[in-house]
Amino acid sequence: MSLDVGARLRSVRTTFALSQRELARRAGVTNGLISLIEQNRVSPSVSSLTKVLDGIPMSLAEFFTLDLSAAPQAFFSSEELVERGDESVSLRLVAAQRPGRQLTLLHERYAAGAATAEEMLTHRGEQGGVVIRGRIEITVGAATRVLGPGEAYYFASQLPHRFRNVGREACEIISARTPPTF
Amino acid sequence: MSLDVGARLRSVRTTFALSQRELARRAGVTNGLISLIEQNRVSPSVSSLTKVLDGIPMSLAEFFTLDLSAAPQAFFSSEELVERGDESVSLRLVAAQRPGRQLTLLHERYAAGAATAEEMLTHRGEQGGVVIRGRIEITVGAATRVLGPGEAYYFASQLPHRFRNVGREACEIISARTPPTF
DNA sequence: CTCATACGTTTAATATCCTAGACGACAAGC
DNA sequence: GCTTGTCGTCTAGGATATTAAACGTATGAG
Repeated sequence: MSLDVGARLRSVRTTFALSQRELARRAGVTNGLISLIEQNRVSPSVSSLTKVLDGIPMSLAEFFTLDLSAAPQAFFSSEELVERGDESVSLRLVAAQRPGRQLTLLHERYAAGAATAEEMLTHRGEQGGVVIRGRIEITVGAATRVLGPGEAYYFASQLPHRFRNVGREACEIISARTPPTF
Repeated sequence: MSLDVGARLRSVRTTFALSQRELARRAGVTNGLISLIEQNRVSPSVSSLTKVLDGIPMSLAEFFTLDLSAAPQAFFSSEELVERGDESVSLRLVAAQRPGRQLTLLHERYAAGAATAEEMLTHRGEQGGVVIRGRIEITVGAATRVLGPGEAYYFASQLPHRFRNVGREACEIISARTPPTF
């Protein structure tokens, strides 16, 4: 972890769109102190750093746990979405699987007649989704059901499951799942 | 969080079966300083606390994260208020928040001109979503962007954020987030 | 242009931290 | 008893953090 408390504070402050003076006002310290800390010209006492972080607000634990290297992208246009799959089944990854990510968000598209696989899938984690267009037949364990727009599902991924588009038009689903933890 | 850095340090030091002098020797500080810190008669600078913890050894993040089991969920009230929904903003809970659930899946609908709140929201976890209809202005930290159908977002919920429908028609989003139980 | 406001930085004076060293208390060994 | 050792605590003084107020720059309004 970076010992650079100054850069860390500056990063946090600017991320929260605060000026040195505004943060100083909220924290009950002077703007000069914040300037000095951010330049690493002083090493703040825990008490003063606590006051500063209270103005954000953020705990010491969060502050020191922060991963500065991760400058995460927050917005994704259609072109930026990673696309996988073939003609029949495509998955657009909203947030690509990265270490630290706790969610995987997908925009799934099933062509007419398409299915995930012949056999049933089973893996760890949980998943859910909402149908936004078309109709899809979902089998989870012993149960099978056809869902239309606005309808949703949620189940533990270790239950054997399969998706199949039984309609005539393409089916689109927005889904989310927990990352594969092994 | 417990501001009692002194008790925290004493607890850690005794857990590692170190005397004040022995820890001071390893850390390159004086035993008197450790005594004063443990009595909360001074608030150590980050630099000296770092030196002390290096003698254990332990990182600042670990030190401040220690035994925070009593972490209250205080920050989630505003979020829960929004979740009830009114005329302008409605959230359909696809997967209700239950113990054990790892995902919360939402179908959000913002009427024209609707917004989550005046102030920015900030809480733990991560969240992402895909716009399926309309246009929405999303502010995350210092960045603001308008997203349309097919576009997406993903960010750590701790960053201050706000959603606002700046268009004329209703906007719908499928979103997922990690549970606020942390 | 001039004024006003906001930004981050710097400086002199003050408050606080930190060190070096001494203190009393307790225990073990001779 | 007297030593020898280690424990945590305390105090004076030098080192450092922090304040209050000024500085220089940039930007927008009249």
